[in-house]
Amino acid sequence: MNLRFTIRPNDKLALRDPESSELGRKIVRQGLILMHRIGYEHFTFRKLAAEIETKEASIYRYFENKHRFLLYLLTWHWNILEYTVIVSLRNLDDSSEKIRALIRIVANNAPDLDDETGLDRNALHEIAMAESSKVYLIKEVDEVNREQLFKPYKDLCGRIAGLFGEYAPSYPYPRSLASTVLEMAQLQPYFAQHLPALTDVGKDGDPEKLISFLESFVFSVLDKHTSGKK
Amino acid sequence: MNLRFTIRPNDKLALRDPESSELGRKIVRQGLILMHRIGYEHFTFRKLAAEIETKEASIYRYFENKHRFLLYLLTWHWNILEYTVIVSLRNLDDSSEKIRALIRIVANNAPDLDDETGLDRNALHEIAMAESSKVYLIKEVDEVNREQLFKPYKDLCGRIAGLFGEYAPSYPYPRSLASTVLEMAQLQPYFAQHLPALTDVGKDGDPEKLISFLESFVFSVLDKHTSGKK
DNA sequence: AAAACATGATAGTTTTGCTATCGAAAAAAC
DNA sequence: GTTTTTTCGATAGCAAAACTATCATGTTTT
Repeated sequence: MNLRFTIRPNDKLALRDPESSELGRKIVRQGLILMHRIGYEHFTFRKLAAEIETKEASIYRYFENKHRFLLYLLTWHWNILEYTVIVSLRNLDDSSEKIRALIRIVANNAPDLDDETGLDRNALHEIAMAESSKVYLIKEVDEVNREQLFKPYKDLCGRIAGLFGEYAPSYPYPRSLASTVLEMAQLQPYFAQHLPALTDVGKDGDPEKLISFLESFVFSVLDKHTSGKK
Repeated sequence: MNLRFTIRPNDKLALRDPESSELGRKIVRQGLILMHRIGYEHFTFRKLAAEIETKEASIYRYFENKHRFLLYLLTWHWNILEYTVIVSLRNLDDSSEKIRALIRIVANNAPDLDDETGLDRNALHEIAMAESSKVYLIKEVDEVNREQLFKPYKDLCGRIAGLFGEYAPSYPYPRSLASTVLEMAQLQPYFAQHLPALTDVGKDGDPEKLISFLESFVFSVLDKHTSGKK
């Protein structure tokens, strides 16, 4: 079976569609790798232009600035995540199984679906881990939000909240729990790698502890609001 | 009773102690307010110098760069938080009461202790909310950590984890739970203000929902690991 | 063949981030 | 109570970042 992503980042994100030209694709693919290597703060269009042997001005024809570029990358990430969730939970009936599968996906411990994006999926995941909060922790957050640019993240969060609601309809904080799971699935491994005093999930890249941690608090809190479902 | 903070930010954080001079104090007090107003990205020493009618170079004599300056502010925040926790839990015996009190403190719903720092506590809290992750989500995180500059945050997290361990000694993820509580106590209100689709805690500044959300998942998960304690 | 568009090449602006120097004034040491 | 050190103001300057503008050239579309 050949699944194809048709979901594309919002038009407003890029000045012109990077998937429509060789240069555009190169900017995205190589830009992803460069940002992964040197980090958002050190990333500049000038450096990217030098790497892919083009000019700074050419990149500015595709993206207004590096913040939009990061948001473009994260939009891919969120779309791929949500798509993976949809496909992976398709054949599951049991709510608790669905939640378990979901947690594996957000903890980056589910097999990647085949895609033809040509994106470095590992780099994309690590960028999401280290840089994603920088797209919304800014003074301009409300304007960006008004342009609907966080919709993919909100949709993903909403879908997860929906699963929680299915499992425990009376739980009053499904969306907060969903954003907590999403954020912690990123942050706990980052802490494990760099600030191990802040976590117990282990730096050895072993995702089982992370999954166990996430499952433990998700099911504990949801089970309190189900009558003998467990 | 007149409690006095003697805890001071790490020496390495500032080039010279800002509390030792009029200018230094002005940099910190007014810098806090300016960063709160325009956000970390737009904050520059040049702008701060203009506001307090001094020169850029003079500020550089106190702080290497704005990242260190933010870290200095957050160190105050974490120290004040931990101190508040220590003082507020002093007279509590019951572990569950301690945790409840702790959650109120991190949710910014406990009365501020008197201090003589002269810092705008509200601005400090909002900076912690919106900017704190920017101090550790950087490529240089390991170097900064080696300088012990995250110690106050780690200590705070460790103390909270200790309380969880006291309540439920067999729970295997006390530190992850502590960092989750700390991070979500910041992030959920931010979402409520700017991205309400990601939360249920309500934007009306009402902290009761946040407290209820945090308590719900902390006690749910910990109670699973206590034998009939609840 | 003409019109439309994409890119390269070059240049230039403003802001940021930071360093250096020098003299005057204020504080500390003697 | 004056020397010595420290602090700060004042000015300068530089390299990089974050853009914008223009024009020519090549490449597609029509």
